Amino acid sequence: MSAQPLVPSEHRSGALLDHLARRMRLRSESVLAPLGLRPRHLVALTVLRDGDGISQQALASTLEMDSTNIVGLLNDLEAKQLIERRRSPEDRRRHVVELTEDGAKRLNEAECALAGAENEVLGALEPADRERLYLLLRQAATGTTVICSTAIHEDETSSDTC
Amino acid sequence: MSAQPLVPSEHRSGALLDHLARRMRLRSESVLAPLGLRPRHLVALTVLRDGDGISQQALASTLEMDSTNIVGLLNDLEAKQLIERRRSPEDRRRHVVELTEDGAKRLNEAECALAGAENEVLGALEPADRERLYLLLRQAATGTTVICSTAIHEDETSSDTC
DNA sequence: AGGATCGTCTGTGTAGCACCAACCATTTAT
DNA sequence: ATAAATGGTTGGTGCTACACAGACGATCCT
Repeated sequence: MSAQPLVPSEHRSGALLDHLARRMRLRSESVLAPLGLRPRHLVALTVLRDGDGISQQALASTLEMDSTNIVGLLNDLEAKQLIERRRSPEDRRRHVVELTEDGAKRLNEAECALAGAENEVLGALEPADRERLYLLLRQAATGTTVICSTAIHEDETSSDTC
Repeated sequence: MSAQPLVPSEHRSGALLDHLARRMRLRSESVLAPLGLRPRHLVALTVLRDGDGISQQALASTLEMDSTNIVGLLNDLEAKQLIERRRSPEDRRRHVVELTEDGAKRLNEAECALAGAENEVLGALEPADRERLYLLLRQAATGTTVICSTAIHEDETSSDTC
């Protein structure tokens, strides 16, 4: 076995993403349980926070989930009053999904609660790198560059008992 | 531990990680199918490439999977001759798992094949940012800092593959 | 009026995975 | 030497997430 990597590996993030997401999800489950949330609820809420007031169809496509399964997901969230469905004025077939205040608050609480989990999973990264990672992930997820000032502004409003 | 960050940034990456991993996995499945692989196989192979010659138990703990399920996973991989199980000389109960040459090759092929999927999911990031993301993810996953010179070296030579 | 679309409900099937129990080979402790 | 612990394997059970399909009401667009 000659140790001669003449063909070095491609730098694909897929598997790493998968791996880290799994590790994070495993921890998240137990942390989120007391809040009555599951990891996928959090994903939905996060998406809703970024693009508020979107149709269920749009949500389904962002989440890349079957729309029939979105229904159940939103039912959960609505039962807990974390989101609201209201009919669109333009097209009354459509439901516009919005984060309620409770929803935003709960999301924030959840994120705070996840600090420990993130520490475990992202322990090898120093705070600055974690923030860098966050910004990259967010940009990839939303397709928009996050301007620093915006991020700082968001910081103020969300300063809870973290 | 009561260390409170001066800037209470609840920039939690968990949900984003989850979301992007899912999007990537959905695309990966179809791309990987012709190669006889599934996303989780790729995760295992990736881990194996980094820490070669580890016991199944160690693998189970890195992957954070139940060791009974690792068996099946490795059976798949071994049947395709992408990995080898050989008994450890020090402790003959142990199986040392190693990537075969075929395995390394296949992993590389798979990563090349995933270029398209990654383009779709990480489209909002320019190449330099993708590399940055990769390095951060890798550091988080392996716990080791990837030295830049190494990364750059790998970069040059890897362009001939894809 | 007729057809398409959005959301809802119900049901079916499959995959990933945790968990349990039993078992063999081997190592370590008594 | 015997007992106990450990690494791996096999088989089974059950849960959850999810895709997919069919049917329905409401609404929009011709």
